[in-house]
Amino acid sequence: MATLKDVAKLACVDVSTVSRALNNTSYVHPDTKARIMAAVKELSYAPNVLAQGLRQGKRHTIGVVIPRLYFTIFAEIVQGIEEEARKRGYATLICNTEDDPKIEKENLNKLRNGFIDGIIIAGTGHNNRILKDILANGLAVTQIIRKQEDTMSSVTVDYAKCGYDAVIYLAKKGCREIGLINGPMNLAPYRERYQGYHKAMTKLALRETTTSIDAQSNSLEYGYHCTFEFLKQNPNLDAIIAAVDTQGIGVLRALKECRIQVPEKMHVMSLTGYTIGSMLETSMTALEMPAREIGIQAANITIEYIEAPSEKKPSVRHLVFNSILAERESG
Amino acid sequence: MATLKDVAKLACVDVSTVSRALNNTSYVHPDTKARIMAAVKELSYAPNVLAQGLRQGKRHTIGVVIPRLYFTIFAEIVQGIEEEARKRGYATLICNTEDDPKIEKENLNKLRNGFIDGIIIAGTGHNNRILKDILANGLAVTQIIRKQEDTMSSVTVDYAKCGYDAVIYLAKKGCREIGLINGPMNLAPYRERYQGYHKAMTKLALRETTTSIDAQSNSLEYGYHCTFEFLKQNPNLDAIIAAVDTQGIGVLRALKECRIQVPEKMHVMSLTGYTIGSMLETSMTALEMPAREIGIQAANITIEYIEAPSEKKPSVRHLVFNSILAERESG
DNA sequence: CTGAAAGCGCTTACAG
DNA sequence: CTGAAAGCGCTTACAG
Repeated sequence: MATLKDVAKLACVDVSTVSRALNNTSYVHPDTKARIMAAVKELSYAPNVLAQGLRQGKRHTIGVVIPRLYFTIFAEIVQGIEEEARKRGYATLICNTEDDPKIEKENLNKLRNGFIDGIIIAGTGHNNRILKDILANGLAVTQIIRKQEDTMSSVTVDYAKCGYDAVIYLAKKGCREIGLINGPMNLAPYRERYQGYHKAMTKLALRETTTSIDAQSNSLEYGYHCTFEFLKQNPNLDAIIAAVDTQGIGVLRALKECRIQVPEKMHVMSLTGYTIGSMLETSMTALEMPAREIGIQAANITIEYIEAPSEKKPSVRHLVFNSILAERESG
Repeated sequence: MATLKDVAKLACVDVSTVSRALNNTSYVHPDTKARIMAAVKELSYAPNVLAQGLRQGKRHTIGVVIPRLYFTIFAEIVQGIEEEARKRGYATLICNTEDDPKIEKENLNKLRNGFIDGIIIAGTGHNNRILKDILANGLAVTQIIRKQEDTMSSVTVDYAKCGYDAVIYLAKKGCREIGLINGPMNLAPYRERYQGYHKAMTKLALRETTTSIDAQSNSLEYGYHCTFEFLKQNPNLDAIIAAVDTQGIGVLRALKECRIQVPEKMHVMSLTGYTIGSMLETSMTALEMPAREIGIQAANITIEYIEAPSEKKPSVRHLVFNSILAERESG
């Protein structure tokens, strides 16, 4: 790999001049510049980002810390982050935590030391102290999907509204016994979905049906098992709301095995729609979140913070998106 | 952030001694070491990886270049890579190319300059010259899923066998008119699947049914549209093989809309099973590939290459996994 | 067993 | 308009 020095030698100038020419950081004589560019081309020189980063105290890299990619909305959000980050000259470093606070802590500690300028995280909530410390050290921290702390910027969705709207929608369809398959209540998205559900059910004076199976909740299997649990618990159930599509797919499978017709005997809807919803054998009614857009905005907020001079960093911002109802066959 | 210098000052030794103590690179007096460790702890010092990388010419980072994460088997493969890389002290940098050779080229050129020690790639095939150049420059390059070049290590699946086995399996079930929904033939996985399909169809003296719709092939929609195309083309069709699960889900949807019963009137199977296969309303028979394992092995091969001394780099290796038949309702 | 010095590849005041 | 020098935070021969 050619270095600045090699280019300088070939162009018969000092390395500092090459640096200036390449970064347009001060006027360089056109002839000199041409010579330099020719040398750059001949040696196919490209700057060493490590050296640049070390020198400038910036690495043009964002760390993305999420529970997992496989079969989650995070895969789509990450693509949005990636896309926007690349446009603005940033690389993206992805870490899966499997929602394990220990793995998350490890990742955070590794990232914070010189790897990155900022972090975008959907966290477990167990490492907020570290995150605040990272922020205090001058790095950018943006929360996505899960807002754990008011003191750090976030991009989320109005989950309570999702839960509320879903109940109202189903009630209008004539449903009276509406179950909610949810997830860990210590995570805002689940807690708030329940709050919305609870509010609507109370308003309509309906009886709640919820589960408390303890398991990896964002999964096909969880939706599947909860359905059987529900049917035992409340034989009159006429609607199931799943927090995420993955669960909803499991629900549809379980209902099929029980020969319960959707939507005739049971309405099903998801509060986190993916593209897959429209392609299922029974296409799924869902509140769809603008996942790619969430990623793009998170990248934007993060990069703006990074690039602001340290004396006037932008203040904390909380962006909240709304989901959009996609009415389909299941509900 | 504390630096080596800060630690050295606090412990009253030279920075070089601190470095040696921390890296166990030569004997340091126990007392000195204790003092150093105390200082490290007090300042919560952690090394700056950029400086380490610059100095050592290593960055303990692997670049992963893939078409996309969302709803593809790559999300699971990447988790395998991530997992293994983290275990061995490597970070992972993920780049989506959307199968666009231009984006791929951009990513490759960015990555090669100091960002990474090695690349794991499922490439478009249009930037093989760059890849070979990267390899020639001493970096590790490992191909996954798509083997484009014999001269670079690879981890793949025996796709031809998948295509062949699927046909034999369906023929045994009594199918005679078997269609194949595939993808771009310039990519090995699709080309070889077709070869296997072709071989089996020829052997059984059956008529081939294939599509040539030009579109983003690895998608729900592609499977959906191809199904309608197939039914027009060959009304006697009694089986559809989809190259990937995503397509297969689209197939099931299309068949449902046409009121064609699966598997009674039409067998459906996928050559790239995901976990979702078992949870569909009509669960899908599939050849499932060990995605996580593929990721782990790719990371292994890459890291071994990186860590080998430059005079004896391991020779090119081609790992080929076999898929496993999961028999379900659809076929 | 430990210190002083050089250097990885850059950028950026400081001169002129 | 351009060069010489310092320095980012480390590691590693070279002495002693």
